[in-house]
Amino acid sequence: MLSVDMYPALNLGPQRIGDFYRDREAHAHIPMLPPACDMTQRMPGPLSAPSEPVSKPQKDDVKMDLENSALWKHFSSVGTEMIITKKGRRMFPGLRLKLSGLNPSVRYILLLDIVPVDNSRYRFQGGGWQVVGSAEARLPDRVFIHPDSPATGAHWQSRTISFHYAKLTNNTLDTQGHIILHSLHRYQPRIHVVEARDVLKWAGGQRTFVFPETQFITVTAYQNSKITELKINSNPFAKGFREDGMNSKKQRDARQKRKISDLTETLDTVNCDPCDSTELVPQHSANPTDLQALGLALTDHSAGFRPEEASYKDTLNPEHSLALDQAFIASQMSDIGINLAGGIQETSGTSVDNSMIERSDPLAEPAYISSFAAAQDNSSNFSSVPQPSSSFDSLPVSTSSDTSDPRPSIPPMDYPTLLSSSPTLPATPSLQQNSFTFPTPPPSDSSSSSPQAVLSSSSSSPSSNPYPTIPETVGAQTPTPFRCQSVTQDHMSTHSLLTHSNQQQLTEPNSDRNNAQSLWASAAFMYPNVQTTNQDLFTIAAQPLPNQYQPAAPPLSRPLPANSTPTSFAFPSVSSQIQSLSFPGMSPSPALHLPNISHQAPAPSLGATLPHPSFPHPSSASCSHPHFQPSSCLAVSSSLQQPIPTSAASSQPHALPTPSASSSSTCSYPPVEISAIPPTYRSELVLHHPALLPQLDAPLPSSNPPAALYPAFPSYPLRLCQNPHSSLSIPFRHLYRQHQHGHPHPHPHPQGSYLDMSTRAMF
DNA sequence: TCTACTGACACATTTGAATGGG
DNA sequence: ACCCATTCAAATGTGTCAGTAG
Repeated sequence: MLSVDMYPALNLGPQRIGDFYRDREAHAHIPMLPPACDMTQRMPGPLSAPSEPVSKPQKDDVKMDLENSALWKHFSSVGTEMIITKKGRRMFPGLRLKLSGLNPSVRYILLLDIVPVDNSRYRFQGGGWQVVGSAEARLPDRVFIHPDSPATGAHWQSRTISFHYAKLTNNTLDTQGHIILHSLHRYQPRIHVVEARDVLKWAGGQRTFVFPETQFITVTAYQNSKITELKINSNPFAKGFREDGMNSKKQRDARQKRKISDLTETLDTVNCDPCDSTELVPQHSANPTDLQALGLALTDHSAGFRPEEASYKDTLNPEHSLALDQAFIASQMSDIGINLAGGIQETSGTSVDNSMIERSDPLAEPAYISSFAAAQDNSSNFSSVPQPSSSFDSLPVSTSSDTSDPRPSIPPMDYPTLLSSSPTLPATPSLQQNSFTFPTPPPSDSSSSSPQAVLSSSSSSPSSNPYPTIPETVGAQTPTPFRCQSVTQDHMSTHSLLTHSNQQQLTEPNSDRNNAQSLWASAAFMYPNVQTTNQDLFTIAAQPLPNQYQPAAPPLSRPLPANSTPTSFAFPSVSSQIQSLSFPGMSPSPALHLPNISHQAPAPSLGATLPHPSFPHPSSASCSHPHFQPSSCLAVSSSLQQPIPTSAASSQPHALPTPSASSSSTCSYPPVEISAIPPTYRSELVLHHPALLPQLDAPLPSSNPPAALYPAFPSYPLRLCQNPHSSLSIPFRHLYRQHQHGHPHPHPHPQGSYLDMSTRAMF
């Protein structure tokens, strides 16, 4: 609610960040380009982009680290897959972040959105992912707002930030605010840090952080068995499926056998056939354990049938279990070319299980220490392809012994080293190889009374805390008084902000791309024809009071494209105070009309705005091993996120590697195509929380932004919907901004029904 | 027939209420 | 009466698998 207006700013449009990869130091992403490494010097085109106050990047030192970068890279080395279900599925690994450089006294909002990496649909074939066609029409973008938002910089910096509550769904009609994605598509999560001074006012810039290693392909069922194994061994919720779990393959087989045996016995009893039951009945009927053993024997040919072993297996002590896990994990790691030996040895004598499994947290991924340096082959599942020359030739380039998959189109893990290959990225020390360790959980974590908090973990004591920081982020609802106020004020500010932002956006000529070389934007690459303009979207200060709405600003110089893509934003939680708020007299389903929120321009000519496909691919060498790919974070000031000039793009290797280039990398995914994201991007902005509805809706002054402000561009009514799941432990406020195709005002009342989401017939 | 998706299933974890002891 | 620890059950998060639809 804080500022719906800011949302548009987030709608940067698809960015070709998939192949971006910027090395960084082990513990420090370099979200924001160091002042010393002024990208502008490397960015083609005008360097004066940030000259304008509104878009002027803040030269603060906001940094965001991906705490569980190592885990992400492990998955990425195999090809991260994310299950999406109709009801919504959490991401694993989750995004665990550390923020620094924020103004402790200023409030910030953290947002998560997930954008397509390319315009392709994938299929898992021959042990790798291949492009099998073009992507489906992009679904409405939804943004997940961290439950703590807004919170002060001190708050964000004092703990690990987790977005584990975010869920992914393939239900295009999802009404729970989950992030809607297409199956078998490749996506890239983005984290936005939006300054919300005075709760309602956008007083600063927006920072967008992208961690290439967090790319993933959505699936409804795991395709790559290695991913399954990694998940089982990393996610506590899947513990039951581990080797020693009761739901393991062996155990399941045993149960299956047992069932068969029972059935057989029954049949035998009924049939009175002594011949068939004589040997079987005594074993399984007498002792279930024996049955399991039988099952194990049947499934494990190498072991043979040993009832005592079976029972022992069932009662494995922790140490034994750990040993098994270690062996298992080691085998798995070897499969993916990751040498866990170091990590295992570092786990305080416990085992990988401790570091990688036991400490794993559904919310907080295991903070095992991995050394990518030891990685031998990250592309086990993918055929190795000729490694293009790169600045990292000297580095151990994975020549992937696993060439079983000849498909060149299935590149192994590829995190294009932005720095290495991109002239625009400064070659910082971060390029150096590094071991990935996890920041020690903030004191606040340990202070938490929750079990997880008690089990604080750190790189130094990985096994001590399975749930290091979750309590912080999860439990920290941090309901803030402001929210109540925001409820009463936001609608106004929001509207005005939106208006303003839109105007700002609209007023920005395409020529703004020339400013793409801004310091902050250097790392960000707008998707095709993204005319963004995000820079100004957040610059409009909301009026403190609803009634104080003031027309924004500058009239639109040009209309937004009708097919621009609105972005939806989900408000994860609302303080209990707000939830309890009642707004008598408010319409049950008010909607806030947010004209022209969408700022995303269509991508008619991707080639024009996107880096040319043929541009040099980042050094494969650096990409071949996660080890050489420090968890990079692409930080971009929203205000500066602009499309990269064609010329610039073409010269930006890191922006969009060519398929061939990708194939040469270790990316688990096929090369990202430089195709444009379907111009049909649609965003929704729906406010779920009931408490917010009235506020957003009602007060909207009839004198909303003059129609003139939104000339030929259809408006995107903000549809407010009462959260059907207000009982959730963490109330979610979801904002969806729905784009009305060619129908600026499909409803007599600007406030449409939330159910109108179904109107997205275009999908 | 193949591929992708769905829902039921079993297991593990998390969470909060209930209970009992100090 | 209060606090704390333990126990229990429900809710939730997992991957698996059989069935289904296109």
